[in-house]
Amino acid sequence: MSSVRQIAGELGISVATVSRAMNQHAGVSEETRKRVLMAADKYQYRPSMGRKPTNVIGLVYPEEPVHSDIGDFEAALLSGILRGVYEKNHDLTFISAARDKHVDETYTQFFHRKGVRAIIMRSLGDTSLVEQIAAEEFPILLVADRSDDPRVNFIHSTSGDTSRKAVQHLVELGHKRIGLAMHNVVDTDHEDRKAGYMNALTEAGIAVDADLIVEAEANTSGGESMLTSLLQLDNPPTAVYFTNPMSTIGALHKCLKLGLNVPRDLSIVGFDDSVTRLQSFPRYTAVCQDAVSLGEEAARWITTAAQNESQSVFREVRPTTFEIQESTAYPSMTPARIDADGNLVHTV
Amino acid sequence: MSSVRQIAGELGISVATVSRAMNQHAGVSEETRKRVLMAADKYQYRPSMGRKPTNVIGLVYPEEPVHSDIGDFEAALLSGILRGVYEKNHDLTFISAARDKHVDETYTQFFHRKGVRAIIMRSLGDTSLVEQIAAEEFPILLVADRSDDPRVNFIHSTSGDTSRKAVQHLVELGHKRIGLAMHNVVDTDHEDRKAGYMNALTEAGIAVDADLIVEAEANTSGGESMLTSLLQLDNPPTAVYFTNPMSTIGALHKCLKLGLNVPRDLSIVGFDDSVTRLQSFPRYTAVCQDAVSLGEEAARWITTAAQNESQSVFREVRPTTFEIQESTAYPSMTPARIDADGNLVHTV
DNA sequence: GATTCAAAGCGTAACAGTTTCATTTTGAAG
DNA sequence: CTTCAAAATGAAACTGTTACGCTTTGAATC
Repeated sequence: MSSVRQIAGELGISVATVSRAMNQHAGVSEETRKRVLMAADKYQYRPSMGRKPTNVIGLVYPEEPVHSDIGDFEAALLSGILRGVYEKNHDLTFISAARDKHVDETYTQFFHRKGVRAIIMRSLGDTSLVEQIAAEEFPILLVADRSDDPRVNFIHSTSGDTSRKAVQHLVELGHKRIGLAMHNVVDTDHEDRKAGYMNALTEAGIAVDADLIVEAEANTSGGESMLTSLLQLDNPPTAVYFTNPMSTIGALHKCLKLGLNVPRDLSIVGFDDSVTRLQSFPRYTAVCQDAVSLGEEAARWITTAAQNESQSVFREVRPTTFEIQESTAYPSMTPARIDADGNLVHTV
Repeated sequence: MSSVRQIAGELGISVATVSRAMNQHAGVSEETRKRVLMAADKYQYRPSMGRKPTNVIGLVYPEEPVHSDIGDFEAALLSGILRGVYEKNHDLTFISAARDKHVDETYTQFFHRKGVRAIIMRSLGDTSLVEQIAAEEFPILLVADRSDDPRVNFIHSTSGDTSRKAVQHLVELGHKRIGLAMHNVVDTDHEDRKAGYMNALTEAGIAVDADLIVEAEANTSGGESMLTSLLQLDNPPTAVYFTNPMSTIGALHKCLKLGLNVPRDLSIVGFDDSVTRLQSFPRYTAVCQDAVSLGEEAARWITTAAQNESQSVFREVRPTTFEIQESTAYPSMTPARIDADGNLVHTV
């Protein structure tokens, strides 16, 4: 195995020049650089030590190995993060703290050992890890969640206000019994959506009915089951707000199977992270957040934070938008419900 | 800024011990390790040089920055890769060859500089880059594509045979005019699917009609437009095979909009990378590949290849499966088509 | 109880690459 | 021809790692 010294000796130049040439540093003539690189190739030179790759951002998930498949939101977020990171000439690497961190190591030591300069972190509800890392003053950005800890940087979307607007829209159409179908894992975003729902009802003078609030997993079968249980109520809702894209899709699918016409028999407001609302039948009215640009913005901030040491706390809250599509209309005169046999009936 | 020597001096031990302690190497007592790590934390020690993080697999995409959003297939593949890589105690990092590689550098030099030991590569049709890297004998695995170059390792799914089976299924149901709706970007997988379609028709003694083969982008609007142009033919198909999940979804969506009943008025066979076929209305009959396990297997192989130097060529071809769901049936007696005004009509 | 022996723990010194700073070279302006 | 600044380079100092050898420890064996 060859070393910089051998190559330097071979070419009759100094090790410093070889090192500079290998690392694309300035101060080496183009001709010397080529000679060095060719010699390195010829002697199969492999740096055995060398500076750690710089400009690397770590992406940390709370659980390892990534146990569930990467969903719609995660994929869109990752797209954005990658784009932002590339734009700023950084690389992105997945880090598994759960697997690789030694107990006695501080997080800062761990990340330095892994060769990352800063961290983008996803937290599924539990922000204690982020807070711990932020306390060490290692550059970290929590994405798509928030924390009360004053040291934690985060960027997320608020869907509380837009959720209120969405439910108001239903109220204005004349709906009085409006269901809420939520994710059964509590995080701040879903809390906000629930709060928005409550506020809209309270403002409209409509009492909140606990029966109309259901929870399930954030996937299509969760959506189906939530729709089913809502429609099995004696006094079913005429409109439902699904706070998650996949459950919205599942619910719409279930409606098609039941032969229930959306929006004539039931109005549905959904949630969308990307463009799912436009790819369903019917296209659904939704509270929309742009996960791609959330990721992009996160990457842009963390890359600059990785370079300028002391940065002030960053807390960006991005608005969500409310977009009316084809899944909401005036309430049905004869609200649909599912009877004991699982059949669709219309109440009078 | 402190160094290993300062810490060693402070604790009255040697630099070797400090170095070993910092890198979780054996040969250091637990007590000494703790003292070192605490001192390192106290003096804010940051290794300025140090060994590059080992056990890192690079993920390379042909185009940079990842210009399109990460789609269904890419997300599923990435899930699998991550899981496989984690399982083998490696890390995964995104590498941008287009952006960072210096022209005079060999790929091997470039990857060493980036600190990656092996590469998983996606190629969208053009395999010349993989071949070039494989020629340097750098460990690389092409995933979800293949190459004729005898040095290239690859893992992919064959959908040719299963596509033939899918079209045979339609033939057996009685269909004679069967459309093919393809991705307009040529890669080996889509070539195979087309070949399977052709074979099935030829075997059944049905002449291939070029009018029935259409191409568009692999997304929902591509699916819609392909369906539309097929149904606008004077002699429209009674069944169509869509070789891509998103275009299948787009076509099904378009059918719902047109009021065209699938499978009564038109049979549709689609393609699925994960579980999309079960989340549509109706659930669609599909040629299915498991992108997650493809990624897992890819990660497992490349991690072992990254360690044992000379490995024999690896070429795994995974079967796809054909799954009958609700979108295929006997051909309609009155095939549907779209007239000049864009309305649905039934031919007699 | 003495002996043996292997493993664990640690230090010295050699080694790998990088970077600072001084020196030389180059090239263009005066 | 001189001057001077920028570019290119080298010597030496510096960073972190590792091979190898020494010491200690503790348990098995005689």
